[in-house]
Amino acid sequence: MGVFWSRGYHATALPDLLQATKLSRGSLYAAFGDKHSLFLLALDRYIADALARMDTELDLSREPVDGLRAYLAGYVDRTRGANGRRGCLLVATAMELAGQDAEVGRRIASFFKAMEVRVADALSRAKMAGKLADGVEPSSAARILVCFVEGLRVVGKTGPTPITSQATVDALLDRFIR
Amino acid sequence: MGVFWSRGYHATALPDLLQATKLSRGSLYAAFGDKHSLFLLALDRYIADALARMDTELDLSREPVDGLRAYLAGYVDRTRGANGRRGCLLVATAMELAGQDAEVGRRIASFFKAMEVRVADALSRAKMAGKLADGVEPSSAARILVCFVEGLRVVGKTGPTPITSQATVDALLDRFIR
DNA sequence: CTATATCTGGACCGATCAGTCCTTAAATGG
DNA sequence: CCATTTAAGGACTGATCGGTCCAGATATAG
Repeated sequence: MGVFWSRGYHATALPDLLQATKLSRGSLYAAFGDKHSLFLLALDRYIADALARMDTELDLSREPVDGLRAYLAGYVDRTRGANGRRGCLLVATAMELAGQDAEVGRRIASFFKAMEVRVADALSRAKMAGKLADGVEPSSAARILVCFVEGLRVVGKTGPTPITSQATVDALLDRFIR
Repeated sequence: MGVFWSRGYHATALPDLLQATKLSRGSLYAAFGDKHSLFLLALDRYIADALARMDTELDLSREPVDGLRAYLAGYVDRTRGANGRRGCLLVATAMELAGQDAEVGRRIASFFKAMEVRVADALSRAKMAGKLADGVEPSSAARILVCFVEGLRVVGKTGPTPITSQATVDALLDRFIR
């Protein structure tokens, strides 16, 4: 997974995968089929990890606003320095393959949907607790947050924004919570 | 430019470029040097186009809020259907190359910076006109908007979001303007 | 200890990559 | 109308791509 993550699909050559898996060509093809299948497996794992992390961050037993703060803080962290430069396998894959590879496209779309649902859920719990600013609608606010964090991963590729990104996140969240 | 735009750098092969430029191999190399130089030229043109468009959308003589609306509406339009699936050369390049190619990285970083400056300028003009909501700071709000619109291009690759994206944009802008 | 089954490593394959170079066609100057 | 210069076209190169396949090592069973 790490190799695809660092380099993207097209730029990852078989030798990279062999070195990463410590397998030989024959064994790798016996185990995974081909490069595309292996990539799909890596992508699935990345997605599963991301959703699992969200589920702990936005844990139901937790204060929803705290959960959202933790969720966003995670993105800030992943946008910092080397993590930022490595980028996000999902965003990179969305841009590189989602338009042409249907299997990949479906996975990316369903991930964004799942992410949006989780955020919307946390927001509506926050709303019920009276923590949301007036006029904030959970579902559209969730769409905003999803776009925003994915955009963070994009701009994070270039400028190692050390503390500004945290400040930006705080400024955004302040527009939504009371 | 269009070929790189549709397929990305690595996935664009010389034959694609030959067909697009209607040049032969020899002529193309004589005119542009190599694939990388040609790509840089295409990227520069894409950036120049984007900034020029922003400058008309956020025209100084215009009402700044109207300008911001036009600017965001442009992104909504570019996220729709076929445009959305084609994606954004800048975002795709940021994810594919910015981390490893210094020349590209600098261009992407300076573009995001330039974009942020323009949005911040429009926002501060709006603030002076008393059109901004309380507590909205132009510079951090500009960073938020830049991240958001780039995120729009990412999620726009998957779900052809017909009217929802416009609604999302409206919901976001409503948090910032009075 | 031998025979069989399994698995691994890497030689090998055609295709295609970016890039070069030389022949040939076109354009220009006299 | 011819000579010279310029530019274009496409055959060609070495490297590398993803993928196959077989020889040899290893493990297991009798």
